[in-house]
Amino acid sequence: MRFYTFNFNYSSYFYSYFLLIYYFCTRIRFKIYIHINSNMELASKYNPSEVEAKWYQYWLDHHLFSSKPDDREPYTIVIPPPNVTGVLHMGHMLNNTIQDILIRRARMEGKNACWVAGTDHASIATEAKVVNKLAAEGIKKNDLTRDEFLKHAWSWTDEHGGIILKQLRKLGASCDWDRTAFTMDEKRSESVIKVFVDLYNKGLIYRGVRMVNWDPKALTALSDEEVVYKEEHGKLYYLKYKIVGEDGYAIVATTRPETIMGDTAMCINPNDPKNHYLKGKKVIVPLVNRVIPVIEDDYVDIDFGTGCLKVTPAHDVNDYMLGEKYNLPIIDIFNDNGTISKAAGLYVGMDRFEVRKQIEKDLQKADLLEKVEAYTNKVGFSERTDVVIEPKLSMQWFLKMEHLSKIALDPVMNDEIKFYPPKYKNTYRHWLENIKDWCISRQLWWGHRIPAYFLPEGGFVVATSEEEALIRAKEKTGNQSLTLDDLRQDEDCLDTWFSSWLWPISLFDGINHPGNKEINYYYPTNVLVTAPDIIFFWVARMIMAGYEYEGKLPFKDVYFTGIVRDKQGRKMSKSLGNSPDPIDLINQYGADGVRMGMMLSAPAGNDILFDESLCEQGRNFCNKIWNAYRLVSGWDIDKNAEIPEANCLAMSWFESKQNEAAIEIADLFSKYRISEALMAVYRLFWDDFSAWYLEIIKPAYGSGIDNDTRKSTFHFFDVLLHLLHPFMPFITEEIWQQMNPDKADQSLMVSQLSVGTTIDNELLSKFEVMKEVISNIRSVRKQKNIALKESLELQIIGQNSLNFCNDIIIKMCNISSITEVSEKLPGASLFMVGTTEYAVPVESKIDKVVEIERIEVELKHKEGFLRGIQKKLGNERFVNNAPKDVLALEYKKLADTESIINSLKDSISSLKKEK
RNA sequence: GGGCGUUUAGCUCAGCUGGUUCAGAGCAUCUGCCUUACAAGCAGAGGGUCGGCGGUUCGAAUCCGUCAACGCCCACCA
Repeated sequence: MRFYTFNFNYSSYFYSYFLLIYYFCTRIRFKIYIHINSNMELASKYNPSEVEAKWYQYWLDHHLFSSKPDDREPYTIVIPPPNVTGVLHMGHMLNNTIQDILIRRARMEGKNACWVAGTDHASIATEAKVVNKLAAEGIKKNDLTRDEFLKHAWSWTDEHGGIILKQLRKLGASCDWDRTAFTMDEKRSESVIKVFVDLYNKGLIYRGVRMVNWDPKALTALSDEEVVYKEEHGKLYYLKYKIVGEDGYAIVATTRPETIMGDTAMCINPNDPKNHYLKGKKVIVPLVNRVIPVIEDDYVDIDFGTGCLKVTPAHDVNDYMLGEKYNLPIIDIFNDNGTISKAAGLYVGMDRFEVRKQIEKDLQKADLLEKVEAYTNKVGFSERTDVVIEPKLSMQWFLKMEHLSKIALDPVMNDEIKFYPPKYKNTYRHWLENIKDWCISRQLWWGHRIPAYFLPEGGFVVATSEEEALIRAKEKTGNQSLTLDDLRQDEDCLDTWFSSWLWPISLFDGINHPGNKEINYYYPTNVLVTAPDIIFFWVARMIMAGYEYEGKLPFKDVYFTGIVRDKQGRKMSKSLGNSPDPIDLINQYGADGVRMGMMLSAPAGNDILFDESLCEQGRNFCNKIWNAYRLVSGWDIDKNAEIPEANCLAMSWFESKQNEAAIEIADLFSKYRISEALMAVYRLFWDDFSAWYLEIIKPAYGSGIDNDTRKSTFHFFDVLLHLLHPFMPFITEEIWQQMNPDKADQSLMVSQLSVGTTIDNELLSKFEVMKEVISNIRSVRKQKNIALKESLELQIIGQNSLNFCNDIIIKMCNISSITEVSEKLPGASLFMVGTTEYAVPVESKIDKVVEIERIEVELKHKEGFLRGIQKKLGNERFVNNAPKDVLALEYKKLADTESIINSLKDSISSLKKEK
């Protein structure tokens, strides 16, 4: 211990300041001196930053993360690949902490644990980033050739790619980095193309013009899953369509007046009496002045608006359906970027939302706008670019889903693949049962280019390579003089998820080399840990691909994590700016602390409300572990010392306690109740080990410890480190290494978790009684303000059933002696009445009247309880209907309660006698 | 509009096939303590009509019905 001294310039100003500070320091007991070194040579605060980098490097250097097929049982997890150019956010943090816990636990259970890392090329997201970056440099994507653009994209990827994987290392992720894959690397690309060709050959992939979700910013089609619907407060416009040859108007309500240029019909419900007068008529589109027919279809909702629907087949899915049914012309009034096209005739070149504002004014001017109402409806936005989706007719590639959804449904419904929590089974089923064909083509360059090659005379062939395509082309056309130059590969690339859905297979190269050693060994993987928002994008599709290409499930279990939210329940996101930087948190609390903070409130499937104070709790726990280690590591062995009785008892108690906890923890792990497992370890370490076991066995200051106690304690600590390691890998490794100087080049992370099975239940419950007694004695001390320093004499009135732990009580409560007496002797400082579970220690100087009152309250409560039991047992229907064991229990309760009541009554009379 | 889920202590959540491991845990709070491992700590204490109502049952936090609040997913009502 060292004191810091300060030199002050005693000017009056500073001096008064000093006094003030001094005053506060004393008030809040701020320690002006700090510990530099204890006599144990370890700082009293655990310092994670020093430790973490060291051990991560050690694990890497010793190749402890890497896995190869061998005789052991495999345990495989494939990482949900983060976007290659992304940075770590709280969702990753949660998700990867869970995976690391599971994989480390499996590794310590002796399994061949393999956690495969990798990144996703994230077609649309990455392309958008590259386009933005180029735009900032004044380069337009359109001015570049495909190859030039891809060059930029690759250099962007090389620059930013892998940052996130580096960040995962700070978290302690024990991925086999040698296996790190990328959805666009050679093997994965080859797999994707092979699968495309295969599905095409099976007739599951087709090309056609369909109404798709068009992203006018990214200029590409999207799948239905990439559209997010948000509530928008807009307007409902009532437009006047003049009836041809009459004076009247038909009124149409629409949210999108700008689409009138694409109107090719008006539709009413044939059963709508109020619009009967429109039957067979023609109307004039406002401003455009096009004459369109009034058609009838019961699709139209009579009660919405006026019951008249404007039909714009090019820009609405339902209108398109009507257009097909009634053979209406299709006028596409939008360019790809959402501006008005020439076909519209009006407002050409203007943005769609500008036109909406303008057309409102123009309609008003022309007196063709009946009224405008406020209206709230759901509008689809692009998940990636956040612009309003435009339904658009275009030529795209689709994957038929009927067969694939069929093979993916049953395994989940019958729990061949288990969902945690199971509530997502419903969601899953609903989606699969209503699935539509998957639009897999994207008008993007960053991705797997569709392996279709167009022929000069029309038509196309699909092949895994240009060479193969040429052969196919020659076959198909009979034209042997075709060359590669005659073939034109489709410009589109594939949806990102078309590569992700193969992930568990392609990581082990199962598509390119079916039945290879790796895929046979590692597949199916054990568990997928992912967020529920990609259940359709990814989970369902992996299951499809798993059955289609490996003939079996891709993973046995799916653990759905919650979504990380802030304290107000808002989803943590970059745009809201409410997400702490995980790396900052790690720097502040240590990786172990943050991991624990995440896990403390992360039950499966429930959203987690992240609160930084949880990391603080994690950090505090690290410190607790650290200090427990400081204690035991500082012990000197006293060779002559015998094992104290108290230690024997504590040791056999803790052994049972630890075994019991270990079994519970294993059970919780098997159910993926990871935060509960952590809590169980936490309590075992903090309450049982530190607060009870260590306090009982720790030798008095200055004295050594007997060899046996020390040995057992180190053993217990070792088991605790094993239990803790999956959650807190760094601090446990640090301590384990310090405790095992003889095990050079070894590591806790690969050492086996072995737990005993002995559980002495009788001892456990006796110990609980003892704890209660000790707690009661402390309570008396507290109530009576008797400092622990003051040694007390304890008299037991009647038989002392806690004889077996006298030593412990003496030590923990600073008791000078325990004597058994028939009635209270004068001079005792403390006595106890009753000697069973209900022992109550009473300090001699206290007010007996108060104590009697206290016991009487309890007596009353017990008597009420007794009446309840008696009433129950007096009820014939209960006695006749209740199962035997319940009945027996009830009788036991009766007997126990009666005995307690007697004991309480004795206490009262003995107190009264005393008075 | 359809479907699913949640509601238990101030906060976050356990509580399985109804019955003493049923009213729990952690955190927070309050009160003492700088007690030679740890003030990032120790010891003690106080918090709940299990969302409301009704039903089934000898017995309900637990099963059923209903209402309310919140959340999520899906859906083509302009």
